[in-house]
Amino acid sequence: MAQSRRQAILSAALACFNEKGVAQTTVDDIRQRSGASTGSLYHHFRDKEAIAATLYIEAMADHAGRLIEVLHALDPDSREGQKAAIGTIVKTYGNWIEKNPELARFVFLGRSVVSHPEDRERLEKQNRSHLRQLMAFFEPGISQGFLKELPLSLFHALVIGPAQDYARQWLGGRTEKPITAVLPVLSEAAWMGVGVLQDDAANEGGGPVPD
Amino acid sequence: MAQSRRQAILSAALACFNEKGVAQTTVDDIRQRSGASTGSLYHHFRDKEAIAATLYIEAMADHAGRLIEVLHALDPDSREGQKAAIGTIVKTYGNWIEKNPELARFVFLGRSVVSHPEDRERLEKQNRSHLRQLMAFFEPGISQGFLKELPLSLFHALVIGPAQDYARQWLGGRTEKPITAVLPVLSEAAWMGVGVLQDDAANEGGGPVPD
Amino acid sequence: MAQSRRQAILSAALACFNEKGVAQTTVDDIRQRSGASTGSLYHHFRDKEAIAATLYIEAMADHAGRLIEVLHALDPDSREGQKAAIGTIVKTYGNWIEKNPELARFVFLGRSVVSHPEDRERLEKQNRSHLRQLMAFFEPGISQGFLKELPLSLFHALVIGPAQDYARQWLGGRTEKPITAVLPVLSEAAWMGVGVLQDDAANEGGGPVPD
Amino acid sequence: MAQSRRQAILSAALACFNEKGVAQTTVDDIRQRSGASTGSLYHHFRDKEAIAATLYIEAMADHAGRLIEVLHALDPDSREGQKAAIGTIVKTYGNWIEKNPELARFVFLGRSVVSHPEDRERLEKQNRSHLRQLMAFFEPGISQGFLKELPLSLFHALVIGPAQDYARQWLGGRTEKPITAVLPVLSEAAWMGVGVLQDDAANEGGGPVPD
DNA sequence: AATGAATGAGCCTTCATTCAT
DNA sequence: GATGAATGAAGGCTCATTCAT
Repeated sequence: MAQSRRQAILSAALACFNEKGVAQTTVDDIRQRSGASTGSLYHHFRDKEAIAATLYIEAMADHAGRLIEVLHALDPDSREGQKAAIGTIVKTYGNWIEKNPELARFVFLGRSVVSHPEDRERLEKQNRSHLRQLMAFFEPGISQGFLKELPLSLFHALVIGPAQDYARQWLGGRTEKPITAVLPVLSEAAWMGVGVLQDDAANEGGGPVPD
Repeated sequence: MAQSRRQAILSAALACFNEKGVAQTTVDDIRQRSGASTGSLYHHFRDKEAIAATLYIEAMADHAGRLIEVLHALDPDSREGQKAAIGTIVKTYGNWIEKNPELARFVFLGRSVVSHPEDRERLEKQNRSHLRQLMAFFEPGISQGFLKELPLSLFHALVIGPAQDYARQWLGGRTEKPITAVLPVLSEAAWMGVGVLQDDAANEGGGPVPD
Repeated sequence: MAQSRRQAILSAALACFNEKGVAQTTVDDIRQRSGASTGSLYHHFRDKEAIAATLYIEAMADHAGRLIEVLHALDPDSREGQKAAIGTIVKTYGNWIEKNPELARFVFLGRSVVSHPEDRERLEKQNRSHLRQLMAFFEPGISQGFLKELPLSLFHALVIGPAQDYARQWLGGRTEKPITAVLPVLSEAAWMGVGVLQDDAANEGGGPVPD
Repeated sequence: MAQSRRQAILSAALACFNEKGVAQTTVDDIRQRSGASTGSLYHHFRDKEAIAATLYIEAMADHAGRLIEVLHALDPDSREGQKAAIGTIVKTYGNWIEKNPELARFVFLGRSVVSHPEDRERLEKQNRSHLRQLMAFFEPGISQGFLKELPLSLFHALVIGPAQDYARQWLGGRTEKPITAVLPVLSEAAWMGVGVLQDDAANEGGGPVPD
């Protein structure tokens, strides 16, 4: 039952953090909401910040794991595979957020919740590993001329930027239309941003993006 | 000199907020850095949150004002004017951030710093006003078929999304190339996302985006 | 093996107490250092204080036992026996400390670690018993004029005081020369303080001490 | 009034520390007894430990100051001056304790209350200064043969040891006779321990100490 | 005898805010 | 407008102890 107790703490903390912010959430808030005792809370987590860091790191890992998993089904050596991969990034991102809105909202509060060296280390290691796998997939696409050769940061901005902004709006209640409803548009925009269009590019513009 | 004291407080607070986060910044931090006394601080601002709200609202107003100002030079009734306006939004955004990195960093911490009803009211009124002016500019573009007819949130995501993501990376030190260096790409992507391409779209792809 | 576990706890506690002080030592410190589990710790001792009290009482008993044992070899009815006894007190004291520095250091932390009524009772009974035996030895010395007739507290101060002070300094690292090296001087001083000198002793004993 | 507030805190803390021990005294105990607010308490002192350190250091300074002051009236170059100085050390010590029993009791709790680097530094500097002045006084006594040439630690033990032990007993309620009543005996013992006796001093100084 | 997760009372400290000058 | 000492509510965290296994 230790695991469920730990989960209860994480869930309670997530709800509190999203309601009041990490700093404004007291350990007592989490304690009451989770039903755990103060001592139990500190038995499972180093301190309040460690709970936030755990939520952040596990959320990132969950999303990244999902993405890598889906990418495995695609062929990195074909134009179609590369284009599908770009779409997959956007869609996996959007789907994950729509399925985990609370976690997504929390992640958008900022990575500054991970400030303890130990946690930072873990997060960065995880990020590096994830990034390495992504880059391994797209390298063939670049060398074969399917993708523009762009700085990583710009590539990221063009692919994820629109979806991220939309997600922020949706999570903030500033739009009602779910992300999934706009994923085709966001995916297409991502491809337009980073893909190298073929000769008769006209075909591309309206081309379907495989889901 | 009261004004300069007020400014000193705002500057000190901005630096502190960016270094440690709003919640982690104590009034005493601001007091020490600004050189003001506790009493003086409370003479100029209602409380700590009011300082943050002031920074946020004034930053937003400054950026929005700049944007509206530049848009005034463009013709809302021509394709070129509409395209230039999209580019202008992106560029004004990027330029403002590069010129006001501290303020931008702070704004990215989140609008949740504005929670006092009085401040919220002021911010929302300001936002509505800004939005109204922007929409007034783009309505002709939509009705004349220069721009896709998109939900506002999606329009926002496609135009600002990439630039915002890039800016976050730049402010976070995750890329060294300044935003201004990638503005042409970001502008073009924005236009590809929301503009209606002409028949021979091929011309568009590499077409110059007026600065 | 229960006994060794008990000993392990006592040793670990002694080390912790000397390093951080009794109050600053947590039960967890002792648990970790001893390798015992929390439960086991509470199986062997009533509480943390009982561990400290046990160490204190057993240390006192060990020293007192040694002293009584050595005194048994001396003749209480001769001047030589009395003088040797005074020296023996000082030397047994010094030797014990040099052989049990950790225990000695702990005892010097103060008898206030024994505050539980049950422990206090045990300690006082033990002390009374010890004192009774000592006094039985020295009574003949006083009545036969070998020793000055002094209040017990003053007698104690003159005999043990110098050695105790030297021991504190040595245990505190404030002197390197071992106690055993200065025991002759300390013993002689003790005898000068409490013994009645022969011959022209009159000049010495009652000499005026300028104020 | 700031000074009296500070004094009130010190007095209250002293009483609490002696009643329950430093570790067992809560900040709230001191707050209630002193009448200060929590904030005021932390305005005047870094933390609870700083209060204890202040008491300790100021007590030591007070006693040392008194001693140095009295020594100034003596002649370091005569036998009488040296002998009087030894007596003065013992008597100043005893008088100070009898006049400041609470402070003395507290100091006997141990110097471990001074553990913060900043405080330690201050204490050690003060101790060094005090020691230097004392040694300056006794150097002539040693070089002119009025005092035995002893290691400093042994000198200290012989002079202060008996008085310290007596003081501990008196403060602990284990003897009723005030220290001042036994100061002549203690002073004489100190002189017997460290002074070089005249006349047939040869017999005394190098006399064998039976083991 | 041993284990170690769970408990929860309590403490130290911080910090936003007030107010007399 | 400015000052900074004083206030005290509130929160994060520790740690002795219990108890079911």
